[in-house]
Amino acid sequence: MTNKSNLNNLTKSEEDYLKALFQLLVEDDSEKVGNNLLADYLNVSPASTNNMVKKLKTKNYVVSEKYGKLDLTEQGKSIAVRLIRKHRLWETFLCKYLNFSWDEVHEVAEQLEHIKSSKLIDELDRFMDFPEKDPHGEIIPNADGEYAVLPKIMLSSLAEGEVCKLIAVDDGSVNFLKYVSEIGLALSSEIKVIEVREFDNSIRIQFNDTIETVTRKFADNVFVKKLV
Amino acid sequence: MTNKSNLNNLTKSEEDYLKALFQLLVEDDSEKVGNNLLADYLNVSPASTNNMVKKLKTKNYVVSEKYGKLDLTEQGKSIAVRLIRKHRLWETFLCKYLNFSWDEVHEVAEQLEHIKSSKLIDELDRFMDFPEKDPHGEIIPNADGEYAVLPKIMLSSLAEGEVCKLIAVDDGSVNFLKYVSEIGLALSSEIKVIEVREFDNSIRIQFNDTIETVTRKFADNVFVKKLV
DNA sequence: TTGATTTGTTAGTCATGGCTAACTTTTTTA
DNA sequence: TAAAAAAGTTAGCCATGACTAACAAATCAA
Ligand SMILES: [Mn+2]
Ligand SMILES: [Mn+2]
Ligand SMILES: [Mn+2]
Ligand SMILES: [Mn+2]
Repeated sequence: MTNKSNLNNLTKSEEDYLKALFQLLVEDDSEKVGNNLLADYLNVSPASTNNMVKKLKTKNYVVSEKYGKLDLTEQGKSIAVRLIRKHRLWETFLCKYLNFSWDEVHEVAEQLEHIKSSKLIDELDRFMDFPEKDPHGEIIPNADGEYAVLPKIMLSSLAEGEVCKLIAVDDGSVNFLKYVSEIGLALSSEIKVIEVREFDNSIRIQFNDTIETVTRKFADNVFVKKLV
Repeated sequence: MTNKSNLNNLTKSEEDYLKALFQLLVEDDSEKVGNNLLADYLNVSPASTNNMVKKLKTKNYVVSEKYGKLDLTEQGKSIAVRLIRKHRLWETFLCKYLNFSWDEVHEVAEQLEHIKSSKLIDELDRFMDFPEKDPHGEIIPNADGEYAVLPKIMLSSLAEGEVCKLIAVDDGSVNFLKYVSEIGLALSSEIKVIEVREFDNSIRIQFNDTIETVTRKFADNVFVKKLV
């Protein structure tokens, strides 16, 4: 049981690939994740991905057959979850203590998540009194590496007349997040779907006495829980 | 006045070299800093240093003549001071809020100092209410890049009978810092030099009703202000 | 089922930042 | 002042992680 995985000798790049693969596999639960999808997600060429995947396979973080789909080993998942834990804890810290808005935190957390010190992250967790969710509503994995996916559906999946609560947003785009705040939405907002327009998939929603029309693309990035 | 130096495109390595050069020039105020001294300080080969210095010269951070000594431009100094500010603010944060001891902070701060976000560091500064000194007693440069050297002398420079106050310690060695704490010394400790032994340069010191013998090497890393 | 398209792989190149070994210049010292 | 030593430089190599271009395999669609 000489668990050397604690020494964590991974480079920033290796970490980024593992986290991306995890996010595609588990969070977006794409049935099959191939080389090119991963390349796309990371904005690198398929050749770069192929190369890195080869390395991660010899290091036992990734498994796949030639020309086959990619999967993570338990070791690979564990690394990814730790990165997500760090990322979300830092985002929470930046918002709650350093006056960052939710659209500003992701970029900086992308850097901070690669800092190597388990004491740092566990103490940060303790300092904030073990927060459960990050500023975008996502669940923060705990120190034991337990990972839970928030049960959520896209706002775009609702039918006319349905009522829901905003529980999370995709944190990838600064512009999207600014947009969400600007129209007055936030975590916990109650939203009613007034109308679903078939023509362009836009939907009309009501919240806090406001009525807004949003696009399908927008609604795909807003995650909700149905009410009643 | 299109100040592009704010964009700060420097790599971690480039930053490390600039900070090291600044520390040799200004903090240790070595009269002349050459290629090999810098290489030694950074634990890299003279060839690597030569290479990097060449690059930093074309980028206008460093000046030197062929076979001559190295110096920083104003731009180079400014980068270095910002790194030192970040380093010391993070060390302070780790000590004051995250239960790190003063021997644990340096290594993590070496990583954190390279995080690129001026908002992050200025907000961290504000959050801690603009601390003036880091856990090792050194002055933290302010947001305007003003850098001040703490007026300090080495404990080893004192004569028998002299009394002083410990105001700073070298933060480079974990073992040294642990040693300092273990024998009961800390910032602000009052120390009296009881005896200076010519044979091996060891000195006998008294503080808090304790008497200890310390080596010259130890006393070189303890910085004090003479009292009375 | 076969041809087109998509997906994955390989080869070869580049930039960065390390290294060693060999060389040149400068400085020291005898 | 001339060796010797030290300091600085150069050439050539390596690993990492990007890239493009060319090719092979798998999948989709007619
Ligand atoms: Mn994020
Ligand atoms: Mn998030
Ligand atoms: Mn330090
Ligand atoms: Mn550093």
